[in-house]
Amino acid sequence: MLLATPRKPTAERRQEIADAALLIIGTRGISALTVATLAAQLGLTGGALYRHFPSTESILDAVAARAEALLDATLPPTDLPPMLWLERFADDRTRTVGGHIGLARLMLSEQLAFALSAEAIARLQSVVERSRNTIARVLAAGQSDGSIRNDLPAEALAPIVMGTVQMIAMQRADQSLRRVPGDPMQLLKTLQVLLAPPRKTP
Amino acid sequence: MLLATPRKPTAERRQEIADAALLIIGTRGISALTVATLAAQLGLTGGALYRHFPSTESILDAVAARAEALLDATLPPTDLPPMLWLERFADDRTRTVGGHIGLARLMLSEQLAFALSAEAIARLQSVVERSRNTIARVLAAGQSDGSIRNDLPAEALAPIVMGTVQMIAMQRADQSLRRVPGDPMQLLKTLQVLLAPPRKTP
DNA sequence: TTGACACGCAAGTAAATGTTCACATACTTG
DNA sequence: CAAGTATGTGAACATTTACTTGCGTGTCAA
Repeated sequence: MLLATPRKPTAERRQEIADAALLIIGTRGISALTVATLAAQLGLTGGALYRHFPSTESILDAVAARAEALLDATLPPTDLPPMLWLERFADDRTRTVGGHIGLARLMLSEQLAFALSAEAIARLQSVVERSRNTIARVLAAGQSDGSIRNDLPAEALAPIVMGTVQMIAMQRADQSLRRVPGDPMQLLKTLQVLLAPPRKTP
Repeated sequence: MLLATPRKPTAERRQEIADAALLIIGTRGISALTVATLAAQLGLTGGALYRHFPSTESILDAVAARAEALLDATLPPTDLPPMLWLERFADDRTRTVGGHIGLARLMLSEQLAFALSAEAIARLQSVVERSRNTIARVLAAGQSDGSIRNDLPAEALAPIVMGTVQMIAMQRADQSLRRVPGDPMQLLKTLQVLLAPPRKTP
């Protein structure tokens, strides 16, 4: 018979599979992620997946690794000026999460052990921690050089930054799939004003 | 035979079933919500559920309605002073969401159609919208009476409030199930300082 | 006392899931 | 160009799991 399916080397396929899994998790939920749906998403049959992964659990591990890589890539170099760092981070991260809603769902699943293996959970937890710590460090640096208000501890500001970034990401995700409420980056501008050192009342 | 199971009227059982379903969604994910697990959670058998609901889909509808009721109950009377309103709202909502992690998961699922019926999705969407609108209205009121900074539009501040509240809720949920990072309400204090009118630099 | 109601128990039906395997085809390497 | 290796198909599989129904039994209220 004639194979209409393009064949690809394992290295490439593994990545494709992880991305497809992330897409399914994002659009249909993690409970919809099965051998059948995943294969269909890729235009393959179920058996083909076992050429690249030994089991479905290992696929989920690969998904977690992919998520980790995607999210870590949104942490700009820390030698940037703090305000600019925040701007770049917010833009990169919200763009990434907004484009892969599965990431948001995985980050939430991380809160509790689900279908994910201990290894996968550890991966996702480490990303969150790393993000929060980096943000706090950058905020502290900004407080030192005077670009960020210093009347509040950096550790207290960090979660607010994360919460806002998550909101922007949601808005982005909504925007690319639904109604369009407004400009996501306006939220960032607002956050920047809030973080700026207080100025004399006009 | 002797029935060890306490019998309860349908009205009461329906509520219990919805709460149990919410608990399962929170602790084990929506994919773990089945007739078997739900009945076991209640100390009943699967068939008993059909005395109170015609199908599993209708149970999910009831869950959505319950979630709506729980969340709406966290909106304080709007005639309170704005800053106090925010405080009460943050406390109530984070306590509620922190205690029913299923709520957080439902709110996220709401972003996309899952196992939920169109009716259930509409319910959850309306709660989110109502919350955001109420927050914006309260913020605007605070800007009018001078208790909240007016150098930023209320519509821009509202999502930041929501994001922070969500962060506090997560922290609360984590706290009641895991390690304890810090005091959740410190985040609220921080937010209040950010929202306060800018004061003269010391 | 009687009827409606809540539940247990057991079974049936149906579907879906992860996995394997023999076979076919493409790609690569010598 | 020949041969071996890698990738994919298709069909099964064994198992699990799900939702739903019916009948008997005990309880509670009228």
